[in-house]
Amino acid sequence: MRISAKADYAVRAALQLAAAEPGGTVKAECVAEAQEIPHKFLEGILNDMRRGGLVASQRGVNGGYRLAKPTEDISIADIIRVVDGPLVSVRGVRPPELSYSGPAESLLPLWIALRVNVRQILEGVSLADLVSGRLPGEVSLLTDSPSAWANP
Amino acid sequence: MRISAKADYAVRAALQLAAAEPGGTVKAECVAEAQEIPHKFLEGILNDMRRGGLVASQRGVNGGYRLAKPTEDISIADIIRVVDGPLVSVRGVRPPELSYSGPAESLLPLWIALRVNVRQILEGVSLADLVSGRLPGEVSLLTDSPSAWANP
DNA sequence: TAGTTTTCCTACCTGATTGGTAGGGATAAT
DNA sequence: ATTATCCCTACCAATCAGGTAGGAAAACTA
Repeated sequence: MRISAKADYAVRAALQLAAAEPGGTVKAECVAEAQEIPHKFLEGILNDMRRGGLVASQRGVNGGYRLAKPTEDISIADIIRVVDGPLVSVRGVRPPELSYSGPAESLLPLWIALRVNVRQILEGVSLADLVSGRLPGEVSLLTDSPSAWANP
Repeated sequence: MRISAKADYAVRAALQLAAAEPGGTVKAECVAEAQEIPHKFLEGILNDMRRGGLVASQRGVNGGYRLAKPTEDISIADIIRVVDGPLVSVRGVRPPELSYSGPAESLLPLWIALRVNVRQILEGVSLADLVSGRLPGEVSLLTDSPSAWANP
């Protein structure tokens, strides 16, 4: 269960746009510098996000990127799906397409439950939540225990 | 967020062992056949699980594999960690080792929350739960809604 | 002791994915 | 016309995923 560099970069770039003045545009180069992301690599990611309808772009001298929707209307799940495809997969296929037999039969509901859980977090948190630093209650509850921060 | 073939196979193999007569051993070949897993590939996985202390093996004529612990004491998280390493990582590193700056600062708590959530599911379900077909209440609750089974 | 059956170990392989880089074309403003 | 920016295509090296092959080591059986 790994979050790819692409997804991580995409979210950080989106946050950088979200934090900028509303209405204004930000150059890819600036985002790259602010978040220490390789510039050309980031360009590709921003392009994916544009095709996915998350950001809008402007070419030319005072060009750059801006979010295509209000920050509250873009969830982290939206971003990850746009750059990396389905949130959760097993052997590359999405849980509902799986089929198990014998003692493994109830493995399917387990993967489904896992996916629901991941969705709840990633769909439930918006760019607005992150830039404000206030995660939704049920999410920030999860980070309370010290064990949440410990490696096993 | 993908579950690898290795992890999927490992859990299914463990379930097959869990479903066998307690005390008896099962040959890799039988597990492979029952779950349609490539035999030699499975051998490697069972070996990982042996080194990880999850299964025990016996060579020779009536040899095979059996679980090294009671089925209630082996969680799905245990299995995945043994074959694939850390449950959740971002760009290959575990969340607590990350550091973000500027508007991305509260991204870290988000990944932490995500990891806690994944842990709750995968550490909270044992082989015993799966072979009995009864998932813990809080897990099976998640699979109730029809939307849980729908692709986005 | 010889033979059989199983696990165990090492090495290898192919294709896809990840995380980039390079160079230049299209477009918008000055 | 120039400049600044996005946009597009192609390429690349390293790693990983998923799997195969062959045989050595151990345990039992006759």
